[in-house]
Amino acid sequence: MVKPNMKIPNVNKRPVTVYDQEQAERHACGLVVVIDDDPDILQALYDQFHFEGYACETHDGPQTYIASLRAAEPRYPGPVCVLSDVNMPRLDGLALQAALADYPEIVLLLMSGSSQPGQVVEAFRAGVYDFLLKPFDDHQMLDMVGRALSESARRQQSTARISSLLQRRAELTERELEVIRLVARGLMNKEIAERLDIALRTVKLHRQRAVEKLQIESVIELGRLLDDKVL
Amino acid sequence: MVKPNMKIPNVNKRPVTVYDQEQAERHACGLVVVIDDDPDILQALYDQFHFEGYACETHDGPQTYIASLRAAEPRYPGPVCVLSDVNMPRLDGLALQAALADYPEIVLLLMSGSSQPGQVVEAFRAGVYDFLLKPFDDHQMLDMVGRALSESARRQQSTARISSLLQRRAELTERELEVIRLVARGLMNKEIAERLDIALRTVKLHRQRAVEKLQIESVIELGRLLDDKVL
DNA sequence: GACCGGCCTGCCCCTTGGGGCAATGGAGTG
DNA sequence: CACTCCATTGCCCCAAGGGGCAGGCCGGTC
Repeated sequence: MVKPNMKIPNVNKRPVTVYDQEQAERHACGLVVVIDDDPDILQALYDQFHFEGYACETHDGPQTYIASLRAAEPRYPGPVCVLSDVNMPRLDGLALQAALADYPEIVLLLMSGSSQPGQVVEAFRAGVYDFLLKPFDDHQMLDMVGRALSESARRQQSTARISSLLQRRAELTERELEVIRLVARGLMNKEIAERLDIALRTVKLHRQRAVEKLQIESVIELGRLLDDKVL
Repeated sequence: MVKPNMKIPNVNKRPVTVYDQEQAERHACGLVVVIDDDPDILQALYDQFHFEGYACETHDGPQTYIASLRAAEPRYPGPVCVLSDVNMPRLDGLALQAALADYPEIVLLLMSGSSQPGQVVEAFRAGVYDFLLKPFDDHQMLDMVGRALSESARRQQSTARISSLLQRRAELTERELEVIRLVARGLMNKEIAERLDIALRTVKLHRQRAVEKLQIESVIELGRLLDDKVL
């Protein structure tokens, strides 16, 4: 369970061990939530993740975790993945998956000892990141958690960017939005003026306001905004 | 097996039955390749797909299909999906999946009667589009095939677009590429001139040539090219 | 009624982008 | 050597983008 070539340069409150460039990203600040009804497994996994430098949280069932998610106001700031057993009394992994749909930045990993193929298929269809079949070896599991956390980080960045853009877009006037959309589609000011039946100067005005509200400096970013459904 | 509310307005050589706007897209010209070692299943599926208006091709094992893929010079022009059993003698579905990696526009659906969870997980990791567990009902299967074919169409369009762009990009001079990349990153001509230490007029020239070779009319498309790794 | 924010416009000026014309120079090729 | 392709540049002109300044119109609010 313990990596042989481990070096821990610094141990803080949220220790981050960087012993390999290849795995540096994996260790950069992440939370692993483990859910299993077997206390021994829970403890073992907790120790392992803690040792690896991740933050770790354990639950004996999906309910308590989901409840804590809904209660916690300031969520964990870094990337998060959930590693949960599928077969548990009361609420199973698939239901957990449904509950996590509200938190797109949380990446789900399911694990199972004796799983029906149907469960696996359903899990993948519902977008599970990966599925661990017991028994699995530590290396495989850690690798998977690492990838899940960087996926979570990607999603966080993406949603943060989008929400920031949406927020700025909200400041736009109806007219400004209308104009800037046409700009984003590649029309010239003159064409926009004709299409909206307003003066060229007006188009320039709205465009100028929109661009400064959106904090854009190049037309090229406008195309991206359009692609990202922000406009 | 036969849809009850089926109406067939026209039957040509490649019959396309459109009986519902919602499913019109599904029927628009697609090939379903069925692979199974059970001749009865093969026949039944063939009949069904043929009746549904799809082109259909059957193989009793992956080998013959892969061979025909490599041999056939002019590939089937429309969207293609492969519906294959997983457990077959000699070559199994997972090996087929690996072989299909060379044909990214071909969407793979696997089906299985008695599948190990491990197989399912591996298949999804390797990017299988979906997995059908026998016994399945026709409706589910047809729906899945429909989605697989539109996915295939999407991929075809995407790769066609990219390859067309790459082809046009190949006509660019080294210098033109260099300039247009900076343009795509939002730099002004003047800045580019300074950075490359050439005259403004030269930048304009290269830019002009590049844009006409790439058949671009708006700067915005340049951003997309950059995002698509074409530049 | 005063005030404000959003929309609309004209005038004017400067900066950029686009592009024709002409010309130079180097490298590679028949 | 002649020819072609590519890179480079200067001069000049026009069109489009950016933006300051000033003013008009309108609906809602204090």
